[in-house]
Amino acid sequence: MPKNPPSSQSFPRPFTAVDVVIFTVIDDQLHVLLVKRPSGSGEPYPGRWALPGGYVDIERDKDLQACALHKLKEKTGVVSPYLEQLGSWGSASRDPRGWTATHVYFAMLPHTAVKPAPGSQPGEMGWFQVVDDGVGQKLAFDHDTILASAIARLRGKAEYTSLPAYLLPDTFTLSELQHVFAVVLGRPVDKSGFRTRVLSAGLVEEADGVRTGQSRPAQLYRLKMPQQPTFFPRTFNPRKD
Amino acid sequence: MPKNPPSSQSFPRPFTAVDVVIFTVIDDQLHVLLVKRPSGSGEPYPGRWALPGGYVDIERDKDLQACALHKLKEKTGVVSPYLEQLGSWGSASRDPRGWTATHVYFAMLPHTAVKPAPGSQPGEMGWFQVVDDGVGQKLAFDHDTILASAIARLRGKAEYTSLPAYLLPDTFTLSELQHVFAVVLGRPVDKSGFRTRVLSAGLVEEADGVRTGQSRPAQLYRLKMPQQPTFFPRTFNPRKD
DNA sequence: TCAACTAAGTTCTACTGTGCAACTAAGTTA
DNA sequence: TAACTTAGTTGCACAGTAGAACTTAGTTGA
Repeated sequence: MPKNPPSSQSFPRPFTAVDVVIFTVIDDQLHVLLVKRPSGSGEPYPGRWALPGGYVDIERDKDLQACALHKLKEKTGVVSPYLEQLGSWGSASRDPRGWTATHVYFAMLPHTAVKPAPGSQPGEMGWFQVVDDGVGQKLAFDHDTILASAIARLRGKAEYTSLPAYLLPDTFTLSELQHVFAVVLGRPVDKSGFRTRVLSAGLVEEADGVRTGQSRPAQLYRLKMPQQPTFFPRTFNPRKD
Repeated sequence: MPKNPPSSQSFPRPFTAVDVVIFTVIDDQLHVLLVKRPSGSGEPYPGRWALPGGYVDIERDKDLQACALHKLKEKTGVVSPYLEQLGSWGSASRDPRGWTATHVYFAMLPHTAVKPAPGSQPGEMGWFQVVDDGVGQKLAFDHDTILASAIARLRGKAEYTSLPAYLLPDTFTLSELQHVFAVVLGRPVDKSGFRTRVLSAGLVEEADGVRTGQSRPAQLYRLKMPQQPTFFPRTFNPRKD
């Protein structure tokens, strides 16, 4: 640790940034929000897609989470999403402008909650389908690595927590919940086992009303404790491959 | 995100630090390594105990993990421990010297691997027993919160991963492995269930030799994949409370 | 009007990994 | 050599899930 001459701390400091990996489900597929890098001179990775984020503003942002929430609201209009820390990436080489550390957050939204950002150009921002461990193209900075890490975290936690539930609106049917797990996991989920798993864990409670459609109406439910995900006592464990 | 005038980036930057929560087991109890804050003028929290860490040195540290490893080696002499990111804490108020973000790592060591740091005064550094969610005293900065988070992570992951295994030396008996789980979890662990859990997960392989003592010799084992913890298909689920 | 269709929700059986208790095995100690 | 101690095994119970088949409750179309 560099010794600090009293009251100075004048040694060089890295840049501090915050990025947000924002997941949603569109047309039964997992998607992630990306923004296009500006193409001004001196800008790194001009025109490339990147995770939404930017430098911490020490005047505006009182802490890292506030900074992440600000960026999320700026891009999606969403004010109270599910948000957790993913990790941080910092090195001398990841940004040509200098030693930079970014604090990465991880958000999950129902697509219905997203309002297109006012004053932003179409084409500057977009939802990209998640395929395997990325979006099928190289991103700016080390954002491929970060995105892959976020996808792995989401899929991993879907095996033993209720995390994918945050991709749904406030009320939903158990079939919809089952379906969003299947979308995240990339494989079918058994109906009967899933229902007892969810109900006996106390994850949800009945909401008023039913979802009507082409067949038997389905009971609506809501999360009993929306603040934090529920842990199941076992992972999924399908017999066949 | 503050607009960067091309080639300048002259806006104020937060401080960037790295701290390390280092766990070990001493005398059948979980311990954490703390260092005493210096008492020079201008130093925050003089004389208080804190997590080992310090500012990132952009000349010396090529990335965050290298910085964490450097601090770990500096304090313990250990060069290849189990190390994972815990999270990051950053705000305007957590350090009186200014807006600071710290990247916190989480290390686990066998106590036998620790060499007292050369050139450090005794009393400047110490192993503190973990009781409940801390060490029984207030620490510098927000290090109480960080430590509590690290303890929760360790105990939580001990329920469904092999994480506590990193508190043991390279070879160990299954009884020693069971015991270190019991120490971390703070409750007894069943022998038979634990053995089948560990063996059928392929966590360990037989090593040469046995541990002899006052009774029947015990087979030595080593981790089959020391690089990363193993996930078990279920959490522990003892019947009685 | 009602048979066909569809998706919701239930029931039954099997199976896996674990908890628990009792047991056997292999060494040391008095 | 009997008593003691800890390693390691065995047998049974049990909870939570997987899978398939079933019932229920609505819509749709001839």
